[in-house]
Amino acid sequence: MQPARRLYRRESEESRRTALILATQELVAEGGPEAATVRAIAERAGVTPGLIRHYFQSKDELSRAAYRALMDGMTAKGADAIEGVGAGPEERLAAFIAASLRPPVLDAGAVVLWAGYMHKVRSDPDLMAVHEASYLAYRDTLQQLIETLPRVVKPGQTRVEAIACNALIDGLWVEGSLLPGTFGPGEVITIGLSSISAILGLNLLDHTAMLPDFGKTTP
Amino acid sequence: MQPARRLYRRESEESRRTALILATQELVAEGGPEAATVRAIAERAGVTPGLIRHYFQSKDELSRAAYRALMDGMTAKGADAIEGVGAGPEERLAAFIAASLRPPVLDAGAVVLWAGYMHKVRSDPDLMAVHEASYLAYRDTLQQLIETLPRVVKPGQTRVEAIACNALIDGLWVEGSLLPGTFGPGEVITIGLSSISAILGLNLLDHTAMLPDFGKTTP
DNA sequence: CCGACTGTTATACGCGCGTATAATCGTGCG
DNA sequence: CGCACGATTATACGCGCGTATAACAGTCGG
Repeated sequence: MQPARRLYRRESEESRRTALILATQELVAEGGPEAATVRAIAERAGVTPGLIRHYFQSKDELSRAAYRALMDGMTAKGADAIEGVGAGPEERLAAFIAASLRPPVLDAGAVVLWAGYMHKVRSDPDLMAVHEASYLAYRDTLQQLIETLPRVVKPGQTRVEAIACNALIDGLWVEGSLLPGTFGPGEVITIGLSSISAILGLNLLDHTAMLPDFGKTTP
Repeated sequence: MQPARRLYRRESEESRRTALILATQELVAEGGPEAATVRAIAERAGVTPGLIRHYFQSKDELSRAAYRALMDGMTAKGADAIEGVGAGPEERLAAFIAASLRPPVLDAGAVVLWAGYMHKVRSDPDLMAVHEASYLAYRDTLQQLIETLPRVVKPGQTRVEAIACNALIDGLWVEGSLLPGTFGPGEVITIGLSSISAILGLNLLDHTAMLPDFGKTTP
């Protein structure tokens, strides 16, 4: 007697692709790149391995799509953070910074996922372009927020400041995600805001009244 | 007729172990974790695959050793940088920072290597301990350098400052290594020194006369 | 309601992986 | 000088990988 053939439902191309991409991201985040095999991805997405090749020319193409989705998602979350907030320049900048240093952006899985793709980014010009575009877009948003601040600046100053603030946020993002027990709740945000305040010569901690999950941990 | 058996020389346990560890690091740096197979490692180290199991219980143990060596090497380079420099607190701090933002520490291979081990660090308590110790050692050196600066500080202030400076250096290290074309020569060091100056409330750029490969790019 | 289209599953292939173990030979010691 | 020890090589095994392809079945227009 033959075992019953697996039942299935047809679904849209988009939902299949996103399910496969999501499964890939989850597996890389949990177990590193080598855990994201076609069989594991298919199982997580609720399909059989062969279907991956129906929607992606190769596993590598699926990997690239997953990386693109990761980067797009992270920049989108940054843009969201300054969407629903007031018009004050300091307030908007503080909200943008805080959003990058709080879950779901501040997350060990996200860091592992990002790190897992790093060598592919270096070796694949296509992914390198995605990385560079994403990095520069984030930095550019940061720079525009900085330029709206009520200050007098020298030419070229805001570019350097944006690079520094970006690096500071990146570093806090990595260490805050990897060693969460080393910092108190909200401490990473506080450190980010105070340090960037020092770099820019202002005080962002006075503009955090509206931030979620914040206030109880600030002095 | 049989092909000739490969000739070989006996070598010390230490030289074999370091050769295997170095080969592993190089391969991960060049092609990511999946490029460091036992066969590729053995070839790079000039031995046959079986020998790996003679010196390491498993490939995983070799991987752990390679990660430990990476972290030890990076902290050692930081310590070296403040070894041969003068006694001025600002000068020593500036030398320490600059050393982390210049080759061989600022290097794409090093970043890819570091990133390639990230998920193992998360899942292996032994490696997590190595990471945490290495991170805290670096941060502690930074904090001690900051505490010798001629300033009046509030209690707990230097810890927060060390965390921020560490994060800033980490972020500049990653982006400066991954996108070297985006920054001018020495610009990463300049940005690091000026930003940390702002965080600490002093001017480190006046204490960089002795730094190698520096001076021509500062304003 | 039925047939064709195609999304989906099932199965197989070859390769390279980490590992295990036996054969070999360089070398230091008596 | 020779012999025994063990560092090193050689070979093989089984598994899981990515991929290719044929068989099947859900679905939709007529």
